[in-house]
Amino acid sequence: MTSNNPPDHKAISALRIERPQNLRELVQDAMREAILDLRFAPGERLVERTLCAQLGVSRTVVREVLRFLEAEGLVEITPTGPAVTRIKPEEAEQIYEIRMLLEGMAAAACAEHATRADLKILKQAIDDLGTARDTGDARLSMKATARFYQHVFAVSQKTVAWKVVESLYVRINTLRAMTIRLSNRPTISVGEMKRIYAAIAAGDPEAARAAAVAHVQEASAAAQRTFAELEAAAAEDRPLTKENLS
Amino acid sequence: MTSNNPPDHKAISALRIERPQNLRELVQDAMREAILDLRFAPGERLVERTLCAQLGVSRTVVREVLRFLEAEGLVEITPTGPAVTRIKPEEAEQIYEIRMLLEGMAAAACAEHATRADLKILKQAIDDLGTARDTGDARLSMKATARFYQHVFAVSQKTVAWKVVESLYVRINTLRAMTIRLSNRPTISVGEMKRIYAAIAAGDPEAARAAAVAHVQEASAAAQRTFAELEAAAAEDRPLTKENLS
DNA sequence: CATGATAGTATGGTATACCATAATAGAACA
DNA sequence: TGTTCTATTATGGTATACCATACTATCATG
Repeated sequence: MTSNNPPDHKAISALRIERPQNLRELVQDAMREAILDLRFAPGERLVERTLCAQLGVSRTVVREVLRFLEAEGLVEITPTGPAVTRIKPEEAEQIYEIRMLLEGMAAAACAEHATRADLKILKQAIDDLGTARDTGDARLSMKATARFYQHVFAVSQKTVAWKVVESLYVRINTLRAMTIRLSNRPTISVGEMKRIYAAIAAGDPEAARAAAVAHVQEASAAAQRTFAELEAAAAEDRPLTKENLS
Repeated sequence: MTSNNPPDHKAISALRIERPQNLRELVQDAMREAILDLRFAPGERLVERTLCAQLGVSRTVVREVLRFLEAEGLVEITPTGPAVTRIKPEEAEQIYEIRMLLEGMAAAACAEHATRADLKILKQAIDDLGTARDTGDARLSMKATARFYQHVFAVSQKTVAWKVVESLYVRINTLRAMTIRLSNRPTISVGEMKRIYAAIAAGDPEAARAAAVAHVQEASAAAQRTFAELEAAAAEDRPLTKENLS
């Protein structure tokens, strides 16, 4: 019963063992999430030994993670040590500008290439976004949005651009979280996302691009409003910190 | 002789002490340069203890640097450990596509905002590029080019986009270095760079954008040729490694 | 009260030790 | 000769120790 056929590569892939995440990976995920959730405020010092105690790991792991987050732009090294990056208005504006270019490009390409199966996945993400919006669940809104865009970039085969956009997202996500805290105002417009989806479904690249750009423009305007509110608060001598954000 | 004037902030800034680079920073620079110079080939395993011996530092420093380079995309973690990232043709294509958008945008904005002093700096970089080209010095060519672009992005106040483009550059720089090795063919066209400069100097944003895009398109075509040559070499069962690249 | 000196503590930078797992080499066996 | 087993070495993951410097609190002095 010996067979001369080469091994079935699909069968071998199905047997592939998923390696458990090591401590470094776990801490990386935890730290990124904590920063995005504003559990560490922008500008807050990240003291290694304190993080060790909070996370229950050694300084080695903490330091390696800080290096990674530093390269990602979530953490900056100040003269007194690592701190959560503080995003400036000019930087945020630039980030939205780049997103307009890249998301517009991806939406247009997606409109050209999406299959029925793709549209189904995109629709599901939009529906999930609507549900999350109705229940006021900001975290789920963000996840549904990310899922939508991740798929748009995947369909249009622009994985590198997605990596770039994703890294820009994490840098402005603290700003979005602050917007929500300040105003209890959602930062994701379901209507705009629906317009992007509709243009993609209609196979209209230019409409998809325009809808994606308009959506980012609106997000940019919301961010400017947040900065204005932050400045007003600072001028009243009550800067917003981690404590008074909750 | 006591003065009631507040301290002169400019004078204080002039006294600011420049901190010496720590080991980690030094190793980071050294490793990045070594990767870009093809002293480590794409795909080559980066064994920590070997790097420690070569660099004369402890594993702590090496590991932290690897984390940073990993986040930058220069290093990937394989199941057997860290290795220099191997760039695929589809990725390179996407990188050039993003560069077209971002460099086009920056060139157009630079054409709108450049002062006489800016043009002088840009011209100097172009002249230096010409000199480096004439003397066949590829490293100086790359440096002059980087200086040109860094200033274009600075004038157009797109520092975030420059950070993105810079990180994309380091990922394709190994490809450029390979192109030079394979063909002794320069990858930077002085003529194209001059056209970008001329359009900026003429204050013509659309011409600047078009010239910048054309330049990236030419670089992309050169990269595809390099990949074709790498594939041909592999098909002849003589894959290009660090040894036979020199 | 302001300033300077001193001691103690906190913190980042770096090296080293320990451990688990993977990889390799060599020996034994069919 | 090919396969299996065992011992050894290599390697990454993680913790801990040590050191230099920065920061803070306290005390002494003018």
